[in-house]
Amino acid sequence: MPKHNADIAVIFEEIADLLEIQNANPFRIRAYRNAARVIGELPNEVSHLLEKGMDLTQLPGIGDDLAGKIKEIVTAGHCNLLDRLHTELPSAITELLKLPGLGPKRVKALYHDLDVQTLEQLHRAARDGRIRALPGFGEKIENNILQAIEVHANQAQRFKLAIAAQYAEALEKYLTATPGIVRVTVAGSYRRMRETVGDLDILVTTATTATAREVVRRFTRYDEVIEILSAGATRASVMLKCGLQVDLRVVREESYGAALHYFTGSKAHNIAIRVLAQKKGLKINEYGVFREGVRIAGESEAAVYAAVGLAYIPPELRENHGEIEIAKSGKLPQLIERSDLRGDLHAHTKATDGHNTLREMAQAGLAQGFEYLAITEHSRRLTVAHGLDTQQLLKQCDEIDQLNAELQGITLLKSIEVDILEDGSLDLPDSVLARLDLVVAAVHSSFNLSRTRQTERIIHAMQHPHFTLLAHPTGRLLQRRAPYDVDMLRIIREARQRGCFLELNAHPERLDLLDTQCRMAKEEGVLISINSDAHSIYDFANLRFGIGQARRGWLEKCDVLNTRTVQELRLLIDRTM
DNA sequence: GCCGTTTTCGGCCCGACTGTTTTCAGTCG
Repeated sequence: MPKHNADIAVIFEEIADLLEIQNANPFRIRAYRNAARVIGELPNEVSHLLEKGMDLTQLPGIGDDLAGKIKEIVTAGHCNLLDRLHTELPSAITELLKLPGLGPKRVKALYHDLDVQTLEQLHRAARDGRIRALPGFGEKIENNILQAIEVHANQAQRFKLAIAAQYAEALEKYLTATPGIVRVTVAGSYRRMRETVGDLDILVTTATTATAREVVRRFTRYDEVIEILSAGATRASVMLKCGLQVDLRVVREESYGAALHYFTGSKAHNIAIRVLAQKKGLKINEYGVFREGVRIAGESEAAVYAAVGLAYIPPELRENHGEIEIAKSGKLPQLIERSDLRGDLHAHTKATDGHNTLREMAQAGLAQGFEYLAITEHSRRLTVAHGLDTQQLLKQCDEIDQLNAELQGITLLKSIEVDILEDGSLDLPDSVLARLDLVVAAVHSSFNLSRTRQTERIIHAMQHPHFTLLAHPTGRLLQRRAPYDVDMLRIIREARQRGCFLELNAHPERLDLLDTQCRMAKEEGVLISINSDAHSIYDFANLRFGIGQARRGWLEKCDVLNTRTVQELRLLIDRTM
């Protein structure tokens, strides 16, 4: 059976876990964890790279040994090292490591002294009071283990960015009201605009150290807090009622930049920056950059980067995906901003499953600063959304023409979100598609076709003479539906050939294209349209999440279709027709 | 196990909080 990147990453993570319990060389362990991350984040399947004869040692952190193990996993379907480790330690034991408070040392002791291998056995040992008797353990740890097992049963999960944003903004506002604080910044993966976040990391700066304790106290008394996980002089962790963990860190204002850098991550990026600093004889911690104990920077992130000889790297790029090397050469992209968008090419009205009229959507679009807004109802096939047939669409076209004659400052574009049928044909006749300004097309059915058939289906649709833009290209719904299996590189290259475009759908549940695929499209020279997929006038606010995703995909203003004026847009679209 | 205009061998990010201990190991981010 062929192994996917995620499978390889899981195997390397398990090897790292087991090696850690065996007290192996920590740097060897890190090499496996690092490799798991590198492989897990690759945009292309390793099995395909191998077929093309790529040398895997070209990948960062992959040497001869790990390249060999990857090949072994892809071709043989398993890894000898892991098989051997399983003869020495039970595989269920790695589950124990996932409990907060249990690391390799304690898991090892529990296994050796109490023969605890599973969560079940751990639960029993804790209830029987056998854990507190172990050297280095005690009553508190035993209680914490009992609690952790209960929480684990409820599965702490990641939160969609838009949901986390609601909690983050409320908490930010609450903390800002603390007397004596200078500023509150939400850092972590939230600031890096990851599509989901595991927790919130909040940085507070104060003018005096004395205020720090007051901030921690106010934080732990926040109304939504259900449990205080830890609380010290300068940091604290709490669990909110909704199950979201929030970590707080308080530093003096002079350390703002260093602390923000440290607290924003990613971990891989931070480690790489610190290694770079080390080579220059510098030390970076959350308080600043130091040379032989003397502080030389730390007040701003820009100063931290400058100290190690780098241009400022925007948070969305901080994944150790090559941004550091490019920052050295000063050739970082000038990332797209919300204000660069001149329009939106995907929106619905009451005519199908939207909530507002054409006029209301136009006015809301104008308020967003748009010069144009494409009205893209569903087509007849999508009956659940009351998709339009030919007559209904032609009627809407007339209404748009009339409204456009009256509107000032914004143009409604006649369009459709037409279904791509299973055979790759479009759900409406050419004659009506020809009347539109542009044709947005999307897959809404038959998600489970084979990779080849799904890819052929979409490519066939793209070859249609009126096709303009592929909406939500992978079809995934965050935490609900996996992306359908397609060869995205082939689709992107077809788009390049045809001169058509791909969407980055900004809906918080979609964020589709994915960040790595945006970068792929950019490298292949295919323009992306960042669209709201608005079903009401309020949904335009979601564009900020699309912008975040686009920035994570290294997109600049010039890489985005709807930064163009309406005239430029029409020229680009005409080229596809 | 990886990696190299300091190195092919000897390095590998850094500090806060907890709980069990009487000075620190383990865990976490």
